[in-house]
Amino acid sequence: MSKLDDRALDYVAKYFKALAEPMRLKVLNALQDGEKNVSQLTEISGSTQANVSKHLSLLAQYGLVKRESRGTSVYYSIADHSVYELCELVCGQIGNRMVQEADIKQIFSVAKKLTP
Amino acid sequence: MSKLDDRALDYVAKYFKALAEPMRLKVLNALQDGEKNVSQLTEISGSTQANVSKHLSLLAQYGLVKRESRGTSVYYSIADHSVYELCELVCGQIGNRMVQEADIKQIFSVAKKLTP
DNA sequence: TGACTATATAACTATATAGCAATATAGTGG
DNA sequence: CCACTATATTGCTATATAGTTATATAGTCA
Repeated sequence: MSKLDDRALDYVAKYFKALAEPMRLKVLNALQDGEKNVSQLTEISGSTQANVSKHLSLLAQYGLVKRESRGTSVYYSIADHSVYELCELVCGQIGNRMVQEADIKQIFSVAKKLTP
Repeated sequence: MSKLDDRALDYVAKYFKALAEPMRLKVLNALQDGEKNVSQLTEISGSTQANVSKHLSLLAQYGLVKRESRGTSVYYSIADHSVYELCELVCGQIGNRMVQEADIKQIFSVAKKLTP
């Protein structure tokens, strides 16, 4: 494979990596019903402000969220709703695969809330 | 958020993580035109047999590829083609975001080959 | 059986990063 | 200006894992 191919694969891989952390998925999930500031997301996520801020920075870097500062607060919102299509596909796949395991099926039913 | 939610997020995150490595994307890409054995994938990927085998094992664990041993060889194939829908969505998002940067646009045009 | 080939696994190193605590930066209102 | 609040950044530790080399396992054929 050529170098360009490898660079493209790197880029796509990094994008998936941005979605590959539970805390970031939690933040994206929390942003589904509209923009929220860092304090609100810190509260919702149950993590520290520093940690949430770092994750938001990464999500913004990959174009998954938009940043807008108003007053002393910074409000984040979903930049591209196709991220929920991604989650829907993944949940569908997991759901199909786990159809025999009742325990996991229950998890899946909750995961679907990511993509209402 | 409840424990179940967190477990679901963990699960979805792990799934994305399986797609978040260039070498694994390369393998999935190579499997697009049909099943291949480990030797072939080792050749195509330019990595070592041990490394490819490890990645294949992980991909199989997450239900992304199917494993079938025939004779002394083991043949892998795409288990669920919705993985290409995921790549298509990601490539589309990257393409939109990078529309101004000619350099990245070129990468993107190659990345699209992942989802013909 | 033994020699050979294909694949998987184990042990290891190096690297990346999630999370935390402390600090810095920036905006607001007195 | 200062005090206060909100967010970002820095330095750190612990953990996960990609890749390598060496070895183990399993199937085939003489």
